[in-house]
Amino acid sequence: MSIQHALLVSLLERPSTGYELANRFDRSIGYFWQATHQQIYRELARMAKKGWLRAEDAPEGGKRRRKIYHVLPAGRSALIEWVKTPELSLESTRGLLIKLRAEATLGPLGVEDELRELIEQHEARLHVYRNIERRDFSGRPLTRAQRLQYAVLRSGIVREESWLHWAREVLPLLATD
Amino acid sequence: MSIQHALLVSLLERPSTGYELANRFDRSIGYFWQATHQQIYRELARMAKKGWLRAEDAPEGGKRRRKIYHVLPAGRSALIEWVKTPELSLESTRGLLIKLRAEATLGPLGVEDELRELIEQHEARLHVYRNIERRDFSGRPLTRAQRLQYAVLRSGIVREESWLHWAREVLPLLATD
DNA sequence: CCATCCATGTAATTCGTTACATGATTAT
DNA sequence: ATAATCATGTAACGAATTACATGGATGG
Repeated sequence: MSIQHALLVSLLERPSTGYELANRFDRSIGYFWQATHQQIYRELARMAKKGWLRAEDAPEGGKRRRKIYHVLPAGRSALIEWVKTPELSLESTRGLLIKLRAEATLGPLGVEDELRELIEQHEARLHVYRNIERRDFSGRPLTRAQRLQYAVLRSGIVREESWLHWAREVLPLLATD
Repeated sequence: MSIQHALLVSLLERPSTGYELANRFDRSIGYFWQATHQQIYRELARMAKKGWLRAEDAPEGGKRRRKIYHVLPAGRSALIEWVKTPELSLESTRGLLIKLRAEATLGPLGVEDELRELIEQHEARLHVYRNIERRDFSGRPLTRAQRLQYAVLRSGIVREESWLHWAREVLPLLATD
């Protein structure tokens, strides 16, 4: 569902055609999420149907058909409501980044609390990994096979650690004062 | 398609029932990939149909129906072929981890080259991010909105850096000598 | 004039998720 | 007894991927 919210944020920043969104999918969101043009056209059509967007048919002098999508108040409200609703699964990082982006354009909406709780969950997962590391891969020489298995676990540890590092940097930016 | 390969690796390590695979999905693969039991049963059935797996009907004394899946030579070959075929998209990290796991059980299969090329691609992407950082977010005080936008970019930078750090640690483990 | 880019879409297939359903075994 | 766990599946739906298709505008 949150591809729609990603598109709403992009369109709030700048009304665009589907094609433009497909190419950049916003310079920021594209850093961690790419969507195909079919996905984007589908979701734009759905949001237009729901009354979240207005499609301005703008052949601007020329005859090339292009629709510039603008966010309507209903879309804006839907986005704000979504940002305010915490998602607390470990897989909600993508959504969180979109929420940050939304806070950048819409002002403080309470993402701080969600981030705080996500940090706790990632810490817990890191601890689980660390325990497996201690139990299975420390204190004795490892075979080639074991070193490779360890490398897979390491990828999880490194991912969690760097995410936590990032999240703790971001937290003070969200402080509402 | 590579959920099948993930299952093949798990089953090579230990023949199991679908239920068992669904719960652990291998202690290692589950760190970065979770699959539902429906997905797993579906893929197991498909692979059995293709002749990659043999389903040993083993009610082991009791009457509870359970199928223990074993990898057949055709499945093993298919896995080896997949591991040997480089995927060079930036989104192929999941697959790469499964390939590492496969190398752990099957011996050197040339994943080193694939990793080397992936490192180059991630380095290139990191450079792109670094350039945006320099151009848009350095050398002047930032507004709250800009700091949040920067945080989103930072998440990409941190992710790439930590991945590269991990990958460079893994590379020597794959050296075939 | 021809290639590339801009721009939008339909259709088919596959994949992932959720709900529903069944039944045996084990632990309390 | 009965609740939890083991174990396997079907069905429906929605999402994502890929292929196919069209046509105007722009640049060389």
